[in-house]
Amino acid sequence: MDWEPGLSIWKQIEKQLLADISDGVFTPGEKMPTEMELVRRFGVNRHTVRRAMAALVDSNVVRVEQGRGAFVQEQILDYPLGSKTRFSQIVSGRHRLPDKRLISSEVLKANSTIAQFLDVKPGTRVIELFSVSEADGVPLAVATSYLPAARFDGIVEIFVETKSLTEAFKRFGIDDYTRKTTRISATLPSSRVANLLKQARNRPVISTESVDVDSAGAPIEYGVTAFSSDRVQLIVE
Amino acid sequence: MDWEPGLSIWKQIEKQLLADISDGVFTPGEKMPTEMELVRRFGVNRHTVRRAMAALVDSNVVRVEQGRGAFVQEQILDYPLGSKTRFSQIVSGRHRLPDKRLISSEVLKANSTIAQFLDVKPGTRVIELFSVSEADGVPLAVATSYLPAARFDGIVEIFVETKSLTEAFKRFGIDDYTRKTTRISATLPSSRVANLLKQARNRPVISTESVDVDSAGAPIEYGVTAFSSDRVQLIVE
DNA sequence: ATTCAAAATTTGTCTAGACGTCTATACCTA
DNA sequence: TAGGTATAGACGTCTAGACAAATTTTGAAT
Repeated sequence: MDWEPGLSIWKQIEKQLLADISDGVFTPGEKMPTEMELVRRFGVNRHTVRRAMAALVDSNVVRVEQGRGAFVQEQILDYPLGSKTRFSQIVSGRHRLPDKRLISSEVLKANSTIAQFLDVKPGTRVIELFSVSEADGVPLAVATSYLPAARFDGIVEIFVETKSLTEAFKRFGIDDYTRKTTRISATLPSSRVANLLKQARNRPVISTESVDVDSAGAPIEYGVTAFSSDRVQLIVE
Repeated sequence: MDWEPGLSIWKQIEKQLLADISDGVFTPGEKMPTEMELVRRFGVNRHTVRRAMAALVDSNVVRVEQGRGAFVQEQILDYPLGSKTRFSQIVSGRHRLPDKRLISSEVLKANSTIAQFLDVKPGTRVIELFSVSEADGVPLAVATSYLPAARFDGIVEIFVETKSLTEAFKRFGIDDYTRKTTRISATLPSSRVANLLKQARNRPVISTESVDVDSAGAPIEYGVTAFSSDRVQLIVE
């Protein structure tokens, strides 16, 4: 690499990296060479590379995680928290491909918390769904959902097939449902959640706890969702 | 200075400097020791001081000028450019003390530009007012105003007394007036203007050219104002 | 006194190296 | 197999020094 005079080298490196990102050489989410690789590529000192990266971090183009590396900052998805928000609609609306993969499911007896939210007696059989929501293959959230088993027997297969709870509910005659309550908090993810989100354990997640009710007001789902705070921004309206 | 463990030294320096600024050790506009002075004060390497200063610059607390030094960033005043904006109202609204000092005044014959804007014949006698507007003693702008002499005979004394054109106009029966046009540009100040603004000649000023009209639509003032771009930000609504 | 050029100041950039902290991975042990 | 440990990899901080660029000061010449 040869440097043009009049513009500091670190700015030229910043410019080049920015161009690479625009050109898709480095794709959002992962990639970006290590500092030492950039040192070799540009033939400058590590500090010079760091100066350029600092500028990119400052302008929110890349995100750096100590010990891991630098990552092209994904476009943060605005996720409106309305009473009728549907994951797939929101993602599709941003011209990104939504996907919701089921990780595991089982039937268990409701503890007092679950029973309370689903308005059933403790010990009632409920279906637990553990799933990952993705956009363009990038995980945005992991969700644990609880549904009353008696009402939704066989919903797991439908969910796996349609990859959408909204669709699955329709097969059970629920064409419309509403978010009743949402509680929001920020925590650090468990290693399992961090793994599924493909994010560092020291990056926080936004946790929401919500209950969906059918048009009659009966609870049909109680769920806890962990959003990657690097990729999703909740919008409360 | 002794460093507490767990927090990087540059962050502690940043914190200390921030505290100094809050405490008024370094006052807005001028001051701030040089890098080498800070090096001696904190007993660290120059780069460490620079890292701290960079953070302060980033958070807009300090402004650095190569070859000159670092300056505590004055609070930038948002100056809305509405048709009824009054300097003293804006400054008072920010809980700062407005002042408008007359530097010089004279009566001269209008050249074609002035005549055009004031809608009078070239050669008509006009009053020229040259004044400095300040907030809390800090100069924000210098203004050159032209008023038709025939209509506003004796306004200079009133202006000096009330330090406000708005007030002076009132004495002439003008309770309400409106900004008609405003043209905005950015230039480097003349040495005289830079001096009055107490700012460096290589720091730009925002220049506005405006015409005020009375409620009947007759021009009462044509003025050119140079705002210190470091201290004022024009807001167009 | 003014002007012009040189010198001194002050901040900006780049290089070099050392060590700390955090993360991921491989390996070893129970 | 599970869990802890050691190690390597990667970013974070700090020091040291040199030179460049911009500004201010100094001083000499006119």
